[in-house]
Amino acid sequence: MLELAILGLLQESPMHGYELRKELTAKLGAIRAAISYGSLYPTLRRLQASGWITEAAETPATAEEVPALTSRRGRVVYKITAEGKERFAQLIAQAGPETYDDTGFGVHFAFFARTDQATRLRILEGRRRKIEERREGLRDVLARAAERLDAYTLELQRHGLDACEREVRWLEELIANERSGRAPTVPEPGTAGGRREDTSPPPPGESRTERP
Amino acid sequence: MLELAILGLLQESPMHGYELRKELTAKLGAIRAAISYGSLYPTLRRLQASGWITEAAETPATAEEVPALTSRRGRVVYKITAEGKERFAQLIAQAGPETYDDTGFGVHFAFFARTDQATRLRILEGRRRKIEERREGLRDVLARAAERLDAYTLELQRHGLDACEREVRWLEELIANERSGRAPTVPEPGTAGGRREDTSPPPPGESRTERP
DNA sequence: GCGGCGATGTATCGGACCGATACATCGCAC
DNA sequence: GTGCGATGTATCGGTCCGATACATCGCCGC
Repeated sequence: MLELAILGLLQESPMHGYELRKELTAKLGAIRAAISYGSLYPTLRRLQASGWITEAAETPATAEEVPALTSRRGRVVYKITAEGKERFAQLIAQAGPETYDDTGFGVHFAFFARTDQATRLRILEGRRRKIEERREGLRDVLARAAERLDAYTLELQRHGLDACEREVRWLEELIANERSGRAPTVPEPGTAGGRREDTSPPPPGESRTERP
Repeated sequence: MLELAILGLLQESPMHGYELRKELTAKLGAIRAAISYGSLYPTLRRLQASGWITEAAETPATAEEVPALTSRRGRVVYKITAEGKERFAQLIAQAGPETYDDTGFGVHFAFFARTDQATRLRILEGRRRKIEERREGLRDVLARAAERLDAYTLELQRHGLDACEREVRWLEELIANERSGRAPTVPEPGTAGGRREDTSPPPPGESRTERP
């Protein structure tokens, strides 16, 4: 999952580790707390070894002013390669079981702007199915094993069930929008009256396909 | 976390691995999908090595009927020890940072019936604080970096923000109930009208202590 | 009666990711 | 001029997961 997220972000622009982590946190903040360096750096190394990314030279110009006072270990900027872009496209399109768990779905969703509509639909429906299963499991427990469980455990189940129902409804909306070819859940008509931008492309971006 | 959950469950009754997993899944179904055997068995081994649990003899009576046809590798029943109970009490009472992440909080909450009120309150408030921080982070991104992000990413943030707000409200309710000495979100109006507040367990039954 | 097959049951292995930790540099406030 | 928080790279041990392997039990169809 980290691999996918990194390739996705580097596709937007080259970055060094620290920056990558910040962007990752901003983009996936709704999903996971913050990526750990203990995952990030080894993954970068792995990606580099596989040839999906390369180290880019830091200091584009105006460098050389302080050439080699200390050994200068500073920032290492990573850049995606052509193979990396291919890899990203492949990862984003293929959906395994891990695509539908909380983290996997979140990462895929975060890059929906770079995903074709058929895949988006497939992923949304797969996720819905998975959440529906979880929901049924919780309902079963609440219906059949309620007397075995204490009030706190039951409350936890209820809260979880509620979250499932809510997410299914959210997904339904997204699926409906997707089928009608509109952007996700039109922001709001009322808020911030002077909202220019009228949701520029029906589905966002997506003109990004191979224009080198 | 697994350690805590296992000790908690074995406190209710001895179990073998498979059963443990099922109970774990029922109790924590709202939190995590299903515990993996790849975590469960090594953890059991670790707990046993530490002396918190022991293997109990299977086949309480009426055994011996089929003594040793095959080498009989069947079920291994685990049982909590006195030290294990102490360990559980210690783990349940002390709250580190991991107590407030999704999984940690869920496990602690699932055993609130075995947790004293002061600790319950402390954990609920710690969790609320953490979710409030996540919420603020999401609001910041939505307010300050909205134009940098595509419509799907924004939708993800909105959904996450909504979930945060909802959970904070849920926690507020639980905290209020806790302070007033009532059980969580009154289960049913029909059950147990006369509620003795100050007596040890205002919450649920919990008469399950030591009945061999 | 017997053959398959799904549920029950124990177990290991490689890999992903986390949390703690270490260490070095930069800018700036005091 | 110095401390200190932000920036920045990196490793290590540990937890947990997913895939896999394998053995037994009960029951159903034939």
